[in-house]
Amino acid sequence: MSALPTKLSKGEETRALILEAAVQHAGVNGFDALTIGLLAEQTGLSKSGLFAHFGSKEELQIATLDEAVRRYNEVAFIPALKAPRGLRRLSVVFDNWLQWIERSGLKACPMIAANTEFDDRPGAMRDAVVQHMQRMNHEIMRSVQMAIDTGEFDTDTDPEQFAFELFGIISSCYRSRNLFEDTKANERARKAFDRLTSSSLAQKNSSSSVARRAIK
Amino acid sequence: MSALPTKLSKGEETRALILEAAVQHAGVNGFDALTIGLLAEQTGLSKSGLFAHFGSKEELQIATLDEAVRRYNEVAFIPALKAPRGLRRLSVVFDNWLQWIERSGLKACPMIAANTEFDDRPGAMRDAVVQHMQRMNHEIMRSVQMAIDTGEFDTDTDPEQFAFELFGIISSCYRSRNLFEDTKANERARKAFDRLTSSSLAQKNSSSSVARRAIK
DNA sequence: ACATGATACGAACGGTCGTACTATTATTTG
DNA sequence: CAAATAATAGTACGACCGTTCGTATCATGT
Repeated sequence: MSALPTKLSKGEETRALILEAAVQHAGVNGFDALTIGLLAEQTGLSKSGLFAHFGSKEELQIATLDEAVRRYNEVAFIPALKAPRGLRRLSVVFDNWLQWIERSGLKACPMIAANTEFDDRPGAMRDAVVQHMQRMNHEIMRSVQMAIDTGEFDTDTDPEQFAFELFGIISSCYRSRNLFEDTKANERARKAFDRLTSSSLAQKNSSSSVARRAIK
Repeated sequence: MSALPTKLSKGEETRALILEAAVQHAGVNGFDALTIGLLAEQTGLSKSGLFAHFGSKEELQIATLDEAVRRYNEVAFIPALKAPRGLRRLSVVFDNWLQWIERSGLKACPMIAANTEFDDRPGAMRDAVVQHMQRMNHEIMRSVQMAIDTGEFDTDTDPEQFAFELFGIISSCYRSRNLFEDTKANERARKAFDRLTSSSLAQKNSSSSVARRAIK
């Protein structure tokens, strides 16, 4: 099932151990709070020993972000590609996206954290965030385009607008869950998704209830 | 025009000066990066002199958040109350919300920053964030309810669901503007808003173009 | 004009930060 | 198994952190 069963060297092994703790910590406390000393303490390494794996704090931050994205792709996006192209796959992409935090045992999403933390601060970290988010955005747009190609979505559907709104739903869901502690957040997100898709469906005269049935 | 033309004491004056710099800085770099030393340097005060105004860093953070919210209400929300209740006011609330950053001369929204920064970290600051955001959420819901009461929105419209999606649109707009540097972000947000409202309008058979005309 | 409280300063505290070095282990390789 | 290489520890550094304290200066009301 795994991609490459290559045996890890000692260095790669501890590096993975560090990034495990780093991804956890970055999600909750942000990437600035990703301090060498704390991370060293948590992993049982010395500060300098841990530091040697990255060479700078910035590299550590970028590596942590990369690892978070890698995990997202592993547990959420790539599995969704098994679903047939079109609305079906888009729906699975969305669902997996909503659930990937709990699935990967995280408490908060590092990508969301990185998003607001670096969106106004030039630097290598910001560049990395932008690149990752644009890639994600592009993948969403691709999925939407496929739903147009299958004829499920209207031909005048704007994939970029769709992705824009989809990101919004996800953001709001995270806020509702974490800040408002709303247990119905996922439900609301799903409802918003249904409304979004139903308004993009071909044959505009269909009612929203029909649209909802078409998805599940 | 101003609420209270009370003359400020010296202390209140410098406190306002500090919070001006603090709100700016918190929006861009976050509330953790709101360090005493840096802020003292920017305002021309000594560290201890500045510190005396708040008594602790946490109090400074909370005061900064309060100030940000106060400004938002001042330049965005309260002016929107001049619009007639219902869809009209809701639309203005939304527009003012989108534009309040530029209107108040900020580079980034401190509330959004506080949002993701403290949504997973218990403490007084998180409590303050939750309280403010819930208040905002409540106000949005009230505005939606008014649009129901005027008969513009369908009676089965869920104000909480509406607010949920509205927050999402705003979030996505900020991301598009700051991260993707999308100049059409506001336009996209407006389009999303129109779609959201049109799906809540009474007499469900109206087309979306009719709905769009109904707002502006 | 003076007393008094508010406001600000300067120095210092113990900590932690990121990073640079060197030395010492552990692991891999021939 | 030895040599070569990788991985980790140790120590130290200057900078900045939030906070405290004693003191000076200023603003304000009488």
